[in-house]
Amino acid sequence: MTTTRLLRRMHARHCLRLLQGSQTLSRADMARALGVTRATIGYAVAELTAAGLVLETPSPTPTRLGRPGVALRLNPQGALFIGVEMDTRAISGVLLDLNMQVVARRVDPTGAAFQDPQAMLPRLMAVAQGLAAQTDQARLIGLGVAVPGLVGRQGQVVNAPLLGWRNFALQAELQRIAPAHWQIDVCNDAFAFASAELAAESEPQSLLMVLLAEGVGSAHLDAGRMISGAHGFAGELGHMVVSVRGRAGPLEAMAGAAGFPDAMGAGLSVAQGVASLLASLDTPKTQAALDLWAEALAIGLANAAHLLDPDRIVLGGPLSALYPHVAGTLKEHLATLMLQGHATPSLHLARYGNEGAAIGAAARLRAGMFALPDLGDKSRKPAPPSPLSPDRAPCQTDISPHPATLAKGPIYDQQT
Amino acid sequence: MTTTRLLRRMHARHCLRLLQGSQTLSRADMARALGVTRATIGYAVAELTAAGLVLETPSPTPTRLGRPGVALRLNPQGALFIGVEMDTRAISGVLLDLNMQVVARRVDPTGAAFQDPQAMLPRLMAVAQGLAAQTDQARLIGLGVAVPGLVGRQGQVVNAPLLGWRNFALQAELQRIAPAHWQIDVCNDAFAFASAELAAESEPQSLLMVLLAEGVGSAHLDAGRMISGAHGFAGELGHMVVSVRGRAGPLEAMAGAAGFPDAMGAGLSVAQGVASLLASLDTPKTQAALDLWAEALAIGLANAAHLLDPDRIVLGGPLSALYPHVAGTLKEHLATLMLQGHATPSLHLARYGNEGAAIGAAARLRAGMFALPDLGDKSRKPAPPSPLSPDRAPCQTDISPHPATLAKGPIYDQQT
DNA sequence: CAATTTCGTATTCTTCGTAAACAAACTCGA
DNA sequence: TCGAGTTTGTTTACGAAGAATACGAAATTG
Repeated sequence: MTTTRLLRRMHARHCLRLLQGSQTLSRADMARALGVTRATIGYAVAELTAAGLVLETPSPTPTRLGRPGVALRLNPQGALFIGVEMDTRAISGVLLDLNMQVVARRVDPTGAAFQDPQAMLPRLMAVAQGLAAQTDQARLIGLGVAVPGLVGRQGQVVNAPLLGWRNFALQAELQRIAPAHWQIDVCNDAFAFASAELAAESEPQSLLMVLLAEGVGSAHLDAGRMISGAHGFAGELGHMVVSVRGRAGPLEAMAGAAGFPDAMGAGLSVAQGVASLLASLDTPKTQAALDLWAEALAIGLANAAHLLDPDRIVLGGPLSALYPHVAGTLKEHLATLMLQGHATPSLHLARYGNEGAAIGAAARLRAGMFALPDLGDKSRKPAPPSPLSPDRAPCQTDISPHPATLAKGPIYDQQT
Repeated sequence: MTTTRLLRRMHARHCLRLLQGSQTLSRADMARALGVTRATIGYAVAELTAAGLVLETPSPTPTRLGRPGVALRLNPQGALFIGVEMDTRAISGVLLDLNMQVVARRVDPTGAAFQDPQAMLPRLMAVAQGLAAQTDQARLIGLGVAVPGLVGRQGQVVNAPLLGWRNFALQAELQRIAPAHWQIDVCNDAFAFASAELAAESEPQSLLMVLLAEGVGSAHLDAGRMISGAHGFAGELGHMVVSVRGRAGPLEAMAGAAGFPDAMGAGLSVAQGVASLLASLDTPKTQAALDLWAEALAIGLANAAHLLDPDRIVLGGPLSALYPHVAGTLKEHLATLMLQGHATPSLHLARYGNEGAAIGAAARLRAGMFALPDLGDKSRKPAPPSPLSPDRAPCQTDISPHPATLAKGPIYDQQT
């Protein structure tokens, strides 16, 4: 297989990226942006339209001198992606299109955590198949799954204390039972959340995503690239040891759900606890708890920001609903802690609320459609035939070490 | 300028990378490794030998069946790089070759810190020119400078408290006064140190470099890529707030030179303080100080490791000489703190001792010789003519915010 | 309506990678 | 010792991709 073929592919991908950034462009626009001839773009666009990824729209370009270019845009239905979030209480799936729009949803309320992962597989696939049924199979790229816990580079769940899973090769299992042409990707929920945020921006960002749920997870994008670490375990901000008002411990214990022991009753979901907190906002007790929470969170964020220097910090997860009520305090704490000429990152709420993880899981597959072909990639031996095939799933490789964590229920450890 | 030209260039770079990894390869070896024809490699190698970057060596390949391939290797003298470290007490420069060997050294003992950066420029250039004089000008790629402090993406020194510099556009100044064909790169000293470590490895690593000097700096490589952050300020591990034995504060205050207040007398260099500590290793006082130091450092490292999941942690800087005497304790602490199934990163001393920053500053330029041409790069307009030109300096862009730090001497702030 | 500008495509040319062929250099076995 | 077999590096013919140029189409401007 010739290498020159990759040039075409590269130009096509560049065109897709440009179209993702601006709604509508003419061939000439893209030629100027990429510094190649209009003819070259013509070929690339022809391939993309043939693949159904790009459409010509009648939308007229703003009136200028000369012959108007024909406006091109992404075909939202050109490629579709299923994203599923494995939560403690439900399996929630979305069907995402090329424009990051949710086309369909589907939820299976599992009710409780701690179920054997093997037993959950069919239910996960049922959600995915339900979504897949609503679309053209040929346009369906694959299935992304977000799991709360440590996920290795090959999509194996190394340790998910909230689910009670250990050493479960979820991605491999799914690859086995899913339709062969589906691309499968399993990743950490914070990674997924960050991927959603990244996909929504056209500029490559440097951002820190913090997922405030029962635990505190994080994911970091540097110049638009996910930092995954040697084993894929990067982003365990919750296990950072911090000291707040003399009490030292993991951030999770103070800034996670455990930081509100009174509100988070046994058997209650985090969302319910947050609701009760929001209902009692004017009580001194809640205020005191929120103050402490903000302080702990600020220390954790400042520590991470010194290390990573993000542009923006994005808060997600159920607890992030509390953020608007401590925004002032939190920003103040953060600014105080960030001395040293370090620019203080801005704080935001996650763009996608509850669905962030599911959308992000799908967005990771979507990113593959825009990835430039890696010319040094040795994996091009199978020679992907259609231009509709994404370039490498964003997460791979490596082995899994031994886990050792406290969970509150039965543990399903598949390592024997 | 044609895009197809980039293919040749890419193949050439791939060949260089392969040769960097293994000492000697034949054309056929490289063809197999890259999955292209021997003919293609033949052309690429011809270009590289013409550029003087690759040599045929008489070294016989281990006897095998068939005609033996001619062994190719990098020409160490094919490209040379100057690296300079700006320290509080000296300007130390090295001349580095393609094989990461130091060909020449040159030091200007400035004696004391806090000198006007404008006054230091000629002395820096004198060191560089002295090294440049010892080599073929045409083979000299450029000058890299490592500075202890915050350095922006355009090589501007935003805040270097140890030098008393603020907002000094060092890279721009050097570009103005240095020979036009020199590539100039200014970066943080920890970044430089990490670059040296990276260049010495053939595999892309995920490592955390920690520079233990007066302050505590760090740099992180994820899959072989430097994490620089939004403004280039990533890696301020020293400003992470940690709590050790009930005392909370920035890591720097406990794990930096300030962690040994008794040994680090006024006017003494950190190296001298370390020497006195090493001389009094058997005193209980020193032991207690070392214990506390190890504990503080372990907490900082564990926090960073949870966030970044590095394979290896590499310790450098003068204080790292103390590491062998606390290695056991430190590793133990670290293993204890790294629960959660997170693989505990291994600990190492930096490969290059005192010269690490200078070597690394040069290594950053060297990395440009092996960088794959960015096919999406718009900066290819000037159309680099010779295959000897490196691809993009590793550090660029962005603006500088306001600094605010305590320094012990005069401040030279160029922002007015 | 003519001149001008810009767009998209068609044509021709150059460059590059591949496949196939070939000579060179070496090992192995008779 | 010598020929068969193998591997290497280069050469030649061919196909594929981008660039340069040209050309017709479609709009604005005067």
